[in-house]
Amino acid sequence: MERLFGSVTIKINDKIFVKDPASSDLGKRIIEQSILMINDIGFEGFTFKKLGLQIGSNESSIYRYFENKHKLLLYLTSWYWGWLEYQLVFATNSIGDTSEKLKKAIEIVTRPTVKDSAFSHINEVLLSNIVINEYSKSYLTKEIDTENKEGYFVIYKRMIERFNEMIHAVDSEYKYPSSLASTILEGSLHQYFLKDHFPSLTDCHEKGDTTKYFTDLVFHTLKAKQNG
Amino acid sequence: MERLFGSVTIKINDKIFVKDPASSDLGKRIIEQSILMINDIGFEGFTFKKLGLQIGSNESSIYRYFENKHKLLLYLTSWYWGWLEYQLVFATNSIGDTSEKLKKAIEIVTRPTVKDSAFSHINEVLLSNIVINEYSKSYLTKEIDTENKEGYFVIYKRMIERFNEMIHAVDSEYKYPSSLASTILEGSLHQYFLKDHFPSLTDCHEKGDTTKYFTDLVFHTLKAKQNG
DNA sequence: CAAATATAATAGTATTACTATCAATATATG
DNA sequence: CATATATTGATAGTAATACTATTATATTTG
Repeated sequence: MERLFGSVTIKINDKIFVKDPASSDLGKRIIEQSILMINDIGFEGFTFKKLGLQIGSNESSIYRYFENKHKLLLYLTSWYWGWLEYQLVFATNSIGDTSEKLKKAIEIVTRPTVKDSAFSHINEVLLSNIVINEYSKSYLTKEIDTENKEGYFVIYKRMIERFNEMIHAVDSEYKYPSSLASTILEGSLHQYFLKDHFPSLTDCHEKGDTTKYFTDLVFHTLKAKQNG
Repeated sequence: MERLFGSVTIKINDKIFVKDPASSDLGKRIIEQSILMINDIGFEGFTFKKLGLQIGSNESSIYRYFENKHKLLLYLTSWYWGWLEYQLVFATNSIGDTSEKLKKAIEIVTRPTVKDSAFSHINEVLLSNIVINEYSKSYLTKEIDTENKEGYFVIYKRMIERFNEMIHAVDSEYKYPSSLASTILEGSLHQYFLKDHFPSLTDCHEKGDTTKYFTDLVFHTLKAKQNG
């Protein structure tokens, strides 16, 4: 993907980390290698001790960046949503027609992830796998309400809000724009999970199917006006 | 809900437990109290030691019923889906019209749960809360593929398959019946979660809204034939 | 070069998620 | 009714996890 200027950074709520991992070499290695490790052995099996071993650093050093692995997961998933949001805005900004805009937006968030060379230490393909397999665990906790208040989920919520608005622009009469927006984002992750582990529970097996499925669902549900 | 004969039991894959908890008094207390505890302190905070304390029994005794708390969660959630499946079949069995049948099915799985007096040691309302908050964790693991092969998710998969068939009966041309079925089941849990913790991400705030949202979504998407 | 800062090494703690052993008790059967 | 058998309870022990604390050693910067 072509960018207008070379250095875009994804801004993460600084309550999520103790020290900004983007600010140092060690921090970047923590992010880079934690993505590889969580993708490999899963979030449950992942520990700071193992990560320290892999990056040739010490457990205690990692604790100076993140309070615990839950916060690290929040960081990674926030980064992913921020990155996706950037692509979403970039790709839809110039589209005037409301239906075309929504169509493009659905495509952006439901298509398979490809590597973005702009962020060298982050493998977006593996990260999107982590989001598919682990994102729910970041909010299905007893701490959800306090963490939500702290703003740990703002980027995700803003994404949903953007869809909400695009849906409203297509059909202002539709009664469930937020629910539909949530269904697209969360449902897309779920369809990718099903494809890999419960293939009989999905019809989205080929590249592009998930996009088609949600596009079909949304545009049958909304009453698009001419030149909305 | 009225039943035809007094004792219906929900059959659970016997690989999930070491000893059938339905077969003894202690087993039933394990189920009863684990529902209260998991609902209360969450699956992460829940341990067999705490449960033993609460039911006045011993940690080691609980291990004679379940290998670990993950298996106990599989048991509880399987029971829930089995219970819901029973209601689904019972309520839709006699409906001839395919659209009416699907409509009823959507209603059954998207409406709020109410207590069923037929199973005295199980609080279905709390259990449905557990399913909303913890079900994903039972399959978002590195063991998913082996556990799926062992048949730990058969009831859930059968539910989706039933929806798949009902959708097909309404519109045999529709290309994504399994995906849509998955979206209804998984999406419904998600809408209930959002209502409690991210209210701005859903429009389903009042009783009946989730049912209306999914009914609207499904019947706009499918082309129902007259007397299908 | 000195002071400040970042990182590494080591040790230690409470809790978790079990396993093993043995005693006590309840239940079944002959 | 006695004995075998199954069930449950109590206690102890282990390896790993999820940290915290302290001190030592680099590295940066003023």
